[in-house]
Amino acid sequence: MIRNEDVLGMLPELDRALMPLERSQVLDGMRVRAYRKNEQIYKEGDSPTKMLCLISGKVKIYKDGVGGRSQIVRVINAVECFGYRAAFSDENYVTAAAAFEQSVIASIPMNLIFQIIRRNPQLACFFVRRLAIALGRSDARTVNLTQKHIRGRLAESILFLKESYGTAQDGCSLNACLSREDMASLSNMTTSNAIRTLSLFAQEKLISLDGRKIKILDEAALQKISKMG
Amino acid sequence: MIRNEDVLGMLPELDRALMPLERSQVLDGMRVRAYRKNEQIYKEGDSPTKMLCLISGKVKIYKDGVGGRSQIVRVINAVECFGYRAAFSDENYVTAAAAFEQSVIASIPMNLIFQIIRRNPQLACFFVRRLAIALGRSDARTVNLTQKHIRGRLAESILFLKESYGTAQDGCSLNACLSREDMASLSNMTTSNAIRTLSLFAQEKLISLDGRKIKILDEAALQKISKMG
DNA sequence: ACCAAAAGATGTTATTTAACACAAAAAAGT
DNA sequence: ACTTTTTTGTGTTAAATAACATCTTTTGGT
Repeated sequence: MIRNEDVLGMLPELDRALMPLERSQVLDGMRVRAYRKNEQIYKEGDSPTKMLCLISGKVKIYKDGVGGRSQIVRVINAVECFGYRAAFSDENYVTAAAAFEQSVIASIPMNLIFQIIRRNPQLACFFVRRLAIALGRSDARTVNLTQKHIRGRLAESILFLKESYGTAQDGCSLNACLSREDMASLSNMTTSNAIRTLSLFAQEKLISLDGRKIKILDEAALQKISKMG
Repeated sequence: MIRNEDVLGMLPELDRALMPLERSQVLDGMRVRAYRKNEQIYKEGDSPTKMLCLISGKVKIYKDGVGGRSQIVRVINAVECFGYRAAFSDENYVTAAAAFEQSVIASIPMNLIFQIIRRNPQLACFFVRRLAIALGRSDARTVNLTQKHIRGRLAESILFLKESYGTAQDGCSLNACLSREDMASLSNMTTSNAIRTLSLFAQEKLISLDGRKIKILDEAALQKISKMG
């Protein structure tokens, strides 16, 4: 069982920003719960009353678009905060979040965050920085998903997963094991095309496949395919 | 000629956040200059040393993607700050900015902003809010541009321009007069298809065209087309 | 006022990708 | 262990859109 104290220890950037009183308020308001694989954490339209911190596991942030087709806009890796954007812009969630795999998530009331942030510029700067990074990535993603062809988008997604979740000790087996459907919503294509293109990449010895496990065999070639579009 | 003092008056949200000393530092460091139509303000890779405030005119933030194809990721309307994201995430610009039309832009050194923000949570919260809004829009844009078909994307862009820049007194002539090429990079399509689809919309009496001037005739129908994809 | 260059318009073709159909394999429930 | 459901894999067809070619109109420069 994880204690609230431990959670803050895993978030040094956040922890350092807090004054002793604020810290104890945060510890006091914090709740921790586990989510099963594929369980939804919040959905579009929900009111963002809590900020979330992924303690362990993997999470996707996605939007259900035209015809229920789902598009993953961002992925979260432990230990990282998420689910605070909508609260700061005073909207309901415009995205949904779900666990790729069994995950443990801490939550802190946004009320408390608002209260602290009003007097604590360090905490505010923490969010400025996180949001600025996310916005840059989102803009890059917009262009990648719209301008690249299928092969480019899939290559990009594979590299994106490596960057986001890293690899096993061998340095090439992706830690993230997504379903073909999730690979498709990450790459903006149909599931059929994700399956087909993954097979092609495997045939071309760019990757190897073992169920959902993806091993990168020729990263330079993937980079090139991703870059060329 | 505009005085620095006037600029702050046009940015009440920013102005209110500043203490008297900070305010005078900002006024002192502020520079104002005019940009010609289509002039570039910054480009990808530039170092973000200044925050910018659009005093008058219209600005596009865009990325040059695969094969030099340009994609507008966001548009700026007067009076609004921009060009600060990259500085906050400690990167060089990953986008470029250019003036749609003759524009006047004030700049404030980011150094100064960093210095103030360290002690002034109100200013930090100003940026948190702006970034949170921009990130929500960017995520929505990703899905709109990737999942909708040409007609849906163009309808969406027309409504987006209305929302961003408003209309003339008649309530339906868009204030923004973009080239067909800009309409295309806003809607993620080729210039030919932007021209063609605009003509179709005009034939269908959804809009009327007079050179670059777009008049919305049937907003409900555009909403529907945009929503259906 | 003239010329050159850029922007706008339109038709045709080729390519890309989604949609569909179906089969095999794997996973989950009973 | 069996059935049902979900996921994965593959081929085919149809639709959407980019690419290209050509022409006209407009704009900007001198």
